[in-house]
Amino acid sequence: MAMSGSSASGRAGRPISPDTTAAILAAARSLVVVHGFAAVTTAMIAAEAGASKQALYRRWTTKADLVLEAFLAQAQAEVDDPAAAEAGDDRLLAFLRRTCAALSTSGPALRSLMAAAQEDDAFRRRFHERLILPRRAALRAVLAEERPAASTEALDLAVTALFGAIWYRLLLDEPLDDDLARRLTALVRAGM
Amino acid sequence: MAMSGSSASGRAGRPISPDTTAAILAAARSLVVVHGFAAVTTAMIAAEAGASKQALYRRWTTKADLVLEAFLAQAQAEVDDPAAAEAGDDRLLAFLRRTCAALSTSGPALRSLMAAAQEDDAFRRRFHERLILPRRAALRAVLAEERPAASTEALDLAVTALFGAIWYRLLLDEPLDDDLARRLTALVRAGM
Amino acid sequence: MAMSGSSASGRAGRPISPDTTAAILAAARSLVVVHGFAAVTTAMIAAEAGASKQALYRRWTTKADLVLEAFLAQAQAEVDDPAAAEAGDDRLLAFLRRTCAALSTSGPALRSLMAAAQEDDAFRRRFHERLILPRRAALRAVLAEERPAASTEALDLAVTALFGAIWYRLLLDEPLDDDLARRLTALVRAGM
Amino acid sequence: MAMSGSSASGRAGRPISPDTTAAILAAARSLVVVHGFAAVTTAMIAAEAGASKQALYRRWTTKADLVLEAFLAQAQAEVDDPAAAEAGDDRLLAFLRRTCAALSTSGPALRSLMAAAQEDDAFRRRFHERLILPRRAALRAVLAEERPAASTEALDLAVTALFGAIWYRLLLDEPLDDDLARRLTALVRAGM
DNA sequence: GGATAATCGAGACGGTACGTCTAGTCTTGTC
DNA sequence: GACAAGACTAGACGTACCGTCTCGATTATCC
Repeated sequence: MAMSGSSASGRAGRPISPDTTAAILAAARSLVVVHGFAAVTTAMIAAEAGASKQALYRRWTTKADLVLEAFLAQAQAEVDDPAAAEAGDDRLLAFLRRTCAALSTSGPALRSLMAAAQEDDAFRRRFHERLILPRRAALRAVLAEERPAASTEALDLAVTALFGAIWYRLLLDEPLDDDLARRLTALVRAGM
Repeated sequence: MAMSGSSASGRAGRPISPDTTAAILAAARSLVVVHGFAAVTTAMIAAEAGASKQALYRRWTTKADLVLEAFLAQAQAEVDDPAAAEAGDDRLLAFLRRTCAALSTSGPALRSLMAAAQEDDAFRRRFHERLILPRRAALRAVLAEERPAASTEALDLAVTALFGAIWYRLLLDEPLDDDLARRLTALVRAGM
Repeated sequence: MAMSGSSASGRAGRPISPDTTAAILAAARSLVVVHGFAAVTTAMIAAEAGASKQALYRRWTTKADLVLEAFLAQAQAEVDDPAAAEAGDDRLLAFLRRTCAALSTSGPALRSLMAAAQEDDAFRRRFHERLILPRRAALRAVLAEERPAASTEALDLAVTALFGAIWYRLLLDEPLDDDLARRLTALVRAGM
Repeated sequence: MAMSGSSASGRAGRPISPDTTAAILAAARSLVVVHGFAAVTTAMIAAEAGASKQALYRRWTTKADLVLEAFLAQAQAEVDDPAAAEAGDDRLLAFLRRTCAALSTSGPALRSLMAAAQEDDAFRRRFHERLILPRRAALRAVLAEERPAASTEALDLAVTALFGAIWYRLLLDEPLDDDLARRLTALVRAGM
């Protein structure tokens, strides 16, 4: 074992407390789920987390940035279910169904984040990079498995059509049910 | 002849001035195009129009409501081009192309309106009714002409996939070019 | 009478409400008397007055500026007692006694204002002009009546010694009793 | 050098470093002279001294307390000049002149400390004990030498009038020149 | 034409969130 | 246990802007 002293961080001073970070994220999550993004203030999050506002702004640049991270892990975990890799299943359909199901809880928060992304370029880039692109890659992988011969462009177009339709209905408060997932699957499969 | 003046209204008092209405709409349009929705305040719109804030709120319930109307006519006119009904054309493709083209100017404003719809239920309903549904009906008509035998559900699904993909790319600041229009057209045609 | 139209004010728009002004001043006065200057926040004053913080900042540039005005009228009235002009009295002694007596209530606030004047040049000038100079003029008048032959410099020096001593004891939390007033009177009279 | 244990103190652990203490005091002095008390933060002092904030608060209870000590020695030394004890001089006048002269550099800091004393009782007591009382005793000694027969009350009153006038002018940003010192001397001598 | 009523521009109003700032404390790892 | 570094809580600050209300003036209909 090398590395005499000096842990990973290397930086001097009191390190950022993971407990505080976790408490803030949990507070943000629960408050936004209950009251909605716009009704939750940074002061409320800080109070609920037993933290100061400064602790928030030391970690994230803006309220939207914080809430994005608060919902990231959750959003991913609910869709990329490990148990979903069962052979023989219709993996594409299952993916879309889980996506729609996950949106019943985190949907309102994601709508607000998409809204925030419209007025703040810096946040839009983070939102794109940390939420949109990973989700897109996950769906692409499912599609690529199903259609090994499909071109890059064809896969991208299918992803755009599928997520586009889902976001469109989410943002317009129209139902995201299993039927939609089934029909979208059929449409895209036929179109590829 | 009696009935000295008395136009249709019948109400006493000074009537709403159409000039003021037009000035407000024009001011809102130009300011939002230049600075973006969030950076424009109701006070700025009033000042630019030479009007008072009260004049705005006498006509519309919220800033979003006003900006919605400011962009409605423009949005429709640019897409539903009368000269577009030339026989023999690929009308679906032309419709999508004009839609994408129109979004290069009014796109930012529409993004902001979609954002506003996420935090305000009352506005979301107006937005749905006055912008989303008419556009949807227009696209549906084009599709129905092309596929007279298609079922209602099939048409709706195609509309959702097409507008969904376009909104998705618009909201994420990804390019809306002719190529996208062509590929989407192909995908949906194959999938119906 | 001339004056075609246009009443006195001339300015358009809703005028500043004297009621709101009065409510803010009263709230500031009572809160500062009870809790002390430092413990009172602008938000507390606004809430107590049933006003918004913006209403405060529209009228005064800073918390100290507001509290200064809140204590001005009171400070003057308590000292420049109309009944004090009784002939035959020792007017100088009476003036100093009333000054000391008035400081038992408004003293803490004035100490805080003097403190605020140390860190804010703009406020120091206002404090000087609106509180210090008027008080100085009042004391000077009393002295001038007693010593009609005294030179300007002699009067100014006496005023400085008298108010200097009183402020010095006030700021250091030392008692301001009748005895002090009597002794100061004697010292200055002998010294002129 | 050996000397395992420590010298006199007896306490275990690393002793407080006098170098750090001196560096902090010097940093506080120079920063406050340049930027003023309010504009200097504890973090700035620590950084300038190459110390940590904890090193400050290990030695003094508050920022004001630290700055008080930073200016104490200087303030005393400048006034209680050993060379001033020359016989035959007007010692009272010389004392007041040196006092006024010293305030041209340390005056702003002392004003801020007097201000801090208004909002913090604990500090006001320290300020009184460590700065005000010693100065008062020094002036009293000069007066007592001049007037051996004067009563305690008379001496105290003269001190109050002299320092009162000086502080009054200092706090109100009015000039503290030799002329003032001369006139005050005359006033008090005549009044005793 | 005189009374009534609603509009007009201007701008103050209450309410409320934001992000910043600082004081003084606590927690690291090092010496 | 002091040290430098820096995260921590607590909470005030001043700004911003929404949608409403008030003011005096104007412009219409109704009688």
